[in-house]
Amino acid sequence: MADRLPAEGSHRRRRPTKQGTVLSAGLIVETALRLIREHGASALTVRRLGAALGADPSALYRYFRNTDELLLAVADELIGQVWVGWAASGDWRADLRDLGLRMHAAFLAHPQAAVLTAHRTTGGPHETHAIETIIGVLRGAGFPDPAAVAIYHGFVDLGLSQAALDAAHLALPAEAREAERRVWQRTYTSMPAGTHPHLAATGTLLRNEMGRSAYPQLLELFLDAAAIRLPRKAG
Amino acid sequence: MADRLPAEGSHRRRRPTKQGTVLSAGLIVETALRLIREHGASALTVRRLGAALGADPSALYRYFRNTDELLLAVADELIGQVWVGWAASGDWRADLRDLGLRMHAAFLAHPQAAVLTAHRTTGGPHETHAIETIIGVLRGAGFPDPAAVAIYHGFVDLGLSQAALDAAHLALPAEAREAERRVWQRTYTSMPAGTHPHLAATGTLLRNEMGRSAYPQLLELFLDAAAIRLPRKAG
DNA sequence: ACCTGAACACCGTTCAAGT
DNA sequence: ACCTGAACACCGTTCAAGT
Repeated sequence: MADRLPAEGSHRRRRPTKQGTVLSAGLIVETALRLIREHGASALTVRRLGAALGADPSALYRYFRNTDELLLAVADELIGQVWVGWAASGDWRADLRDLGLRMHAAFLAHPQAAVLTAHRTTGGPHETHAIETIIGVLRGAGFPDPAAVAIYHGFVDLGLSQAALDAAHLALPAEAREAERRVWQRTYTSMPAGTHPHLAATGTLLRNEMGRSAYPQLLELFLDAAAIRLPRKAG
Repeated sequence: MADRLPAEGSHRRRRPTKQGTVLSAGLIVETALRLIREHGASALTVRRLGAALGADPSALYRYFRNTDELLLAVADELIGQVWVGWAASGDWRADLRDLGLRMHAAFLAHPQAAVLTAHRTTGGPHETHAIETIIGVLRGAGFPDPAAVAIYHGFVDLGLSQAALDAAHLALPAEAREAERRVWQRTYTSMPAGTHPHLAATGTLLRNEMGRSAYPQLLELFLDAAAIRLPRKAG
């Protein structure tokens, strides 16, 4: 698919842009992440990215076929950040918990990019490493292959979908996020018991509950369920 | 906030547009949903919506402050579709399973709209009804209020986040979706055992597993965990 | 070989002018 | 009172022209 685009490690000589930048796929991805982080998802436009790099916007099309291909590279880079400084402990449950929370944290550190990428399959090197390692943790723990694969699916989709949900909230413009907060703080804490008895009875509890992520609770529950599928060790 | 915009049921007389349409918030929301459904999320632009309604794009700003406010109305409408034809059975577990699957189905029926709205708190009438009903099912089953509220949170966030994840995949342009399918069908089924032993061993299992949603599995597991928190009935 | 710049076909939103 | 139309400040992408 990408065969006429320069390979990642290509040592081809590149002419600097007018402003002196020597472009590369890696530099473009880094700059894209920084742009999103500093100015929000709406800042990721080819035109602004070109300006931030000191190059004409159209020069980027020599490195990525279109914005979707650039986005997949950003996605793989985000997946890569999950693994920085991680090492397996040998305890599958601790390892999965740690990886789940790291995945969530890495995506929430770049909420705007996470929203755009959490649901993508990149096929890239970091994604490949992630699958290999997680399946390895499960097989190493003694899960039979079909169970390992089913648990892998649930684990990754739970983590990614929750990361995307929480990231989407963080990525809202301040005004919209504040408006949603007010709904939980005010609207749903003052429903008349006549028409909405259950909301009236639990509004305050809801206000506290909905202010945090459901992920830690759901992850723990998932790990409990996975543990049940682990065969007892022989001998 | 929306105090200078016409109320939903306002009987104010409205002049038809040049092309004869009498605008209303409801008609605009319906048309927006249809537009997204027929031509994808990128079709939801003020300009195209205006054209579809037979009105000047700028006329819409008399009904919605901006596109975000329109989106929240679309979100509440989607939530409303979950409840069409639903009635409580009295069995909390069957009711939650049914509602979870309906939520997922309603959002997947409008994948492009779901991606844009699944993470929003609308504060609208359908959302209010949803919270009241779900909390009611849990309290009616005998869950103490703190448990009911925690379970509500996990249930709704699991359903919405999984709906958003699956919808985001369905909402991809055909070309991108096909490319991702190929990654699971080809790339990850042919990894060399030398560098990626675990992927090499489970590639075929993964190919089958990743083609379907993790949600039914996760929902069942969640309901199991919830059941454990239900106090035994006295007497 | 690679970057540039103009061009094309779009956006959301505002506001004075029309009816 | 409500809709219109022009205007403003943007988009992604292509492609012939420059170096």
